[in-house]
Parts: sequence; C-alpha cells; structure tokens
Amino acid sequence: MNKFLKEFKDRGYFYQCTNEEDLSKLLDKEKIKGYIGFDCTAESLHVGSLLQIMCLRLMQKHGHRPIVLIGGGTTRIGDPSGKDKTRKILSEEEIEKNIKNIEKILKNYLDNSDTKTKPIFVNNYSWLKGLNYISFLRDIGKHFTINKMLTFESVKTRLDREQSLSYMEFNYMILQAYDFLELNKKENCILQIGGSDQWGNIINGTELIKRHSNNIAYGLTTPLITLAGGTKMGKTETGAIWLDKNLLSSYEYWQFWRNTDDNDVIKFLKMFTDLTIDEINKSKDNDINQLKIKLANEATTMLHGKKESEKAEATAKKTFEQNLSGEGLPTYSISKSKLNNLTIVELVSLTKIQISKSEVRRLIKGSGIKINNKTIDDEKYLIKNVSFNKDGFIKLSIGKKKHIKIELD
RNA sequence: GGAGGGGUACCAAAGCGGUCAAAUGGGGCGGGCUGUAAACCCGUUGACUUCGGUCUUCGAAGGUUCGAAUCCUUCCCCCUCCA
Repeated sequence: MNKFLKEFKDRGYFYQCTNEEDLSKLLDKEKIKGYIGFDCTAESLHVGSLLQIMCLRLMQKHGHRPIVLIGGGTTRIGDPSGKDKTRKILSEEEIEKNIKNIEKILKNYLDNSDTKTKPIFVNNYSWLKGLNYISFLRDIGKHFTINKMLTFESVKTRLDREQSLSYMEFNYMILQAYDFLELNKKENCILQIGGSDQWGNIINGTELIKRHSNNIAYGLTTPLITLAGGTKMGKTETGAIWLDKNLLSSYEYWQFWRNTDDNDVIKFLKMFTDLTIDEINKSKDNDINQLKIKLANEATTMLHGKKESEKAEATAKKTFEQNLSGEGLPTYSISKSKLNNLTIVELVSLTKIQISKSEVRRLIKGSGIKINNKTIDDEKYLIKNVSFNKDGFIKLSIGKKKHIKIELD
C-alpha cells in the first residue's frame, strides 16, 4: 500500500475511500493535490476540525500539496445535512471576518516553507459568486437528476418531516460538487478528504468530474471521533475547545488533552501528534499519566508553541501536584473598592460567565468552592476577609479542576 | 384524502383539576474513592432572594375555574395505520 495511505490508516484517519486500490497506485506514482473544505459559519475552528487539519499535514509530510477550500460561497447557502432547520444566514461582514480568522488558524498548522507542498488557499466564493445561471444549468445542472438528489439523506429527512427545505439549500450539494470540479480543472486536484458525513457530497463531486470532464477523482473520508464515553469530541464544561489563542488559553487547551480518558490516549497520540507510530507503540506500556502529559505537550506545542506548552505544563504541575497556583491560570482582575462588599457568590458569578447565583449557592452547599484551598461553606462569606498572597492574588477554585486567579487591579 | 396517537425541563419519559418547579432514567454539575482516568457510591440539576418567600416554565394563543401541565376552543407541528 502507498505510504501516505498506510499512515493515514495507521493513524486512524481512514473511514472510506472511493477507490482505494487505484488511489494507492496513483499516489505511488506522483505527488498530487488534495483538498478539504472548511465551513466558515463559526468565528474560528475548534478541535472538531483538528482531524481534518491533521490530514492536511499528513499530505504535506508525504510530499503532496494540500488545498484549503474556505467555503465563503457555500456558507452563504448553508449545508442542509445534519440540520433540521434552515441555518441562520450570516452577514457579509461576519463571513469575511470568520474567513480571515480561520485562515490564520490553518496557516499556523501548515508548513509554508516548501514550495512543492505549500498549502493553496482558495475561497469558493471567488468562482461561485460570478456563476451565470443559464450556463451553470446547462453545464452542470444537466448532470444531476432530481430523482437521485431526493434520495439523499439530508434531503430525505427534511422532506419526510415536511420541514421546509428551500431551493437555495437544495442546491448546496451541487455547489460542493462543483467546487471539486473547479479545483480539478484549475489545480488538477484529484482528491477530496472530509468527515464521514461528507461522503455523499464527495461522491457527487467525483461523479460530476467524471461526467463533465471524464477525469478520475477520489474521495477519502475520516471517521467521526467519539470519546471512550461515547460522546462527541470537543465539548467540555468550559465550552468549545478552540484552536485559537484568542479564544482559549494554552493552559486550558493543555488541560483538555491532559484530561483525556485512559482508553483514548493511544488513539489520540496517533491522531493528533507528530510522534511516529513506532514511537507511540513502544511507549504503550508507559505510565498512563505520563502519556497524557506527553499528549498534552505535543498537541499544545503544535498549536501554541513550545514555550506556551511548557508554561502550561508547569502551571498544571504547580496547581495539581503542589496545590499552589501556577502562573498560567486564568486570571480575573477586580478593583479593591468593588471587592470590599463582595460575597463569595457574587465573586464566582462575576468570574464565570454562564453561571447563575443559584448554581453558585448549590456549589457552596456541595463543598465545591474553595478559596486558597479552603472550602467555603458560607454563601455570605465576604471576600475582603481573604488575605492575598505575596504575589498579590488569591486562588479561587470551582470544583477540583477549575482554578482562577483573582488579582487586584 | 380518511382514522387514530402525540407535543412536558439538556434528552428520553411519567403526570391528566389543588399536595407540581413537575416522578423516574440518561446526561451535566458537585462531593467521596483514585491517578487531574474509568467504574462505583452519595448529593444536586428554572431564576432571583433580606432564606420569609417572589417571579417565569409543561407546542402557541385565548377561555372555564377560587385554582390548570391537567378541562374547553382555535391554531401550529410530529408520528402511526388505511387510501
């Protein structure tokens, strides 16, 4: 088997392929271009997209050139799959802002130094916006039958439930297929990679390329990652795990990986680090907690850099092993005058968005709130009674894992 | 088009005039045990509160009643069977 494909499989990225054998042969013979599309509905990317990013990196590693397609055009339409309601339509400014940010994230992960494997960034808005309706229907539309389109899961569920599916959304799959055709023509791109939920859309693309240009193109999908617990990856009590320095600190990102379930550690090392498969297999019997730290370090270094990762590790060590407060903890500043009449309940609700005072009271009743490692059991406890340490802050703990530094400004 | 069943909190699902901020299970959160894991055990799970209560919630809008998630009317949506 081709080396790229082999590693793709070894790392657990593989789910389905349109024609594995032929693709393998082709990859042995030449360096190709492959693309992954990114939607820009959200302001940034979170770990849910990390597997796709790793796929792009793997292409580079094996000398292939990744194309990053930003769905600036298709985002204006909305993918109906997996949604039972029409998506809200974003404004032009929002979309532009999202695109810029998402590109920034991706550039951070991809290698730009080798001209042969340097990523190509494209925005499908550039070709979708100027489409001529009549010629599009004649060139592209003729290759799609309504009969077939109606059988697609995304369309079917909407129709079955008599939920409206606008003509606009109905066209989404055609546009995505067209993207592939366009990249095939322009860039000679012959591969599309995507999540397993994109299978249908990807097939549409390869078929369109076949019918329209009589070229062969391939599709490759990655599995949906579920945690050992069965839930989807990426959600925690803190919220989304952003791949974005501005939205999530390196410490919190590091913690996310450190808290990986035992049963997922090896799997994640393979998926989300650059360690070789051999290396990972050899270390299988190492202390599981050391492996988790390794995972956290590798993943955090990739995103935030070595320095930040080391800092995060140090912070974690101080916080969890020595019960102190590390430097990298989330910090909340407050003025002295404000703090004077503040009760513990008020303080917690100030520092944590999305927590109600009732919830804080409940936490206090369940001994879930600590200040400087001392459990607070009185909800009227006044903060001014706490003494700040020599570095000028106090440590507020919510549960065992969430620690916040409170400092005076 | 005809006949029936149903919409209840994050999800599933009870309740069918007052004792209902709403049983139970899952999930979440907190505590215990551990290893910042899993499993397990315990607690908790609308908001605000001067801890006396107060306010908002059972598809939507009206109505009956001292009192409605529960009864009536209209509307919207989902499901099953027949055609």
